[in-house]
Amino acid sequence: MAILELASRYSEKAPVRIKDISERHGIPNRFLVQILLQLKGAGLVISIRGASGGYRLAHSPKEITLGQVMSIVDGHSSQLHQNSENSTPLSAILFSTWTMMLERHQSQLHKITFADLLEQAAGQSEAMYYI
Amino acid sequence: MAILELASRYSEKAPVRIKDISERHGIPNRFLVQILLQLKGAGLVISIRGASGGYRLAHSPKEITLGQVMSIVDGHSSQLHQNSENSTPLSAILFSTWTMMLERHQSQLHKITFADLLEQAAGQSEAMYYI
DNA sequence: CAAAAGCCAATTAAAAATATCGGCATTTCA
DNA sequence: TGAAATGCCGATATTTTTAATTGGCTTTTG
Repeated sequence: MAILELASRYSEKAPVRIKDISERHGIPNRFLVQILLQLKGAGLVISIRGASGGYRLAHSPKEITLGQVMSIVDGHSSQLHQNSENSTPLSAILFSTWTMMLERHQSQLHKITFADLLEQAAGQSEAMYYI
Repeated sequence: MAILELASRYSEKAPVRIKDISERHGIPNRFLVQILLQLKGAGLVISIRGASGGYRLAHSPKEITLGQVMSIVDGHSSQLHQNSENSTPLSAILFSTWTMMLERHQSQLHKITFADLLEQAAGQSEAMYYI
């Protein structure tokens, strides 16, 4: 949500404050901080400190994908570890199949940019006028 | 794993005991019971009670997919619930996109039967001979 | 220099996944 | 016919993961 919000305000000159995002989407401020720090660590966003500081996307929404964000925020835990004991021939097959499916899913997520999502959002609100 | 094990022994006349599966794959017996009961409830396996009882697949491995099993075992928790409060236009887009991706992934899982997995396992062990 | 931001590390709480327990029910077979 | 080998059931406990909170620091602006 944070990245999507930042993407939607990519053209604004002033950085977006955490408080702003957290209030708008009902996300605890202190929780959002941690997530933004991760995203910043991965180079997806940049921060401006001090009063009138805030966050900003490091690249255009066209260059940031859902897959990127997910792998940053999910990242660590999603590398399921094959336990070398307890591994039977059958479990090995299951494991490799599962891994392949995950990779496919992730590659799909890498095809969706935040520009795509914004475009979709624009389409949605446009559709509203016809009702 | 339980279904895969049952699938691999589909042609055996005698039912497979829980204890057998749990020992072979290092799965706690009492835990496996609960899973098999769910699978039985969904009609995927049948059970034979009493001494020399056990479990058996209710259908051919060709007719059981990974998707089916996952939706039974995962089922309840995977229906992520859109919180009607805290939902902004942007979060609605994210939600619908995420749901779509999940559905795609699940439909992929529905294309993989346990017969496919067994075939793959056969291919694997065959490949071993060449080493 | 005070107010408004963001930064950081540690801890806590809540939720979900995994596992355990006690005791009952059914079937086989010696 | 009764003891052993199973599966059945509901409740509880433990572990892991995810989400949230806390305390206190640093940077920048006006």
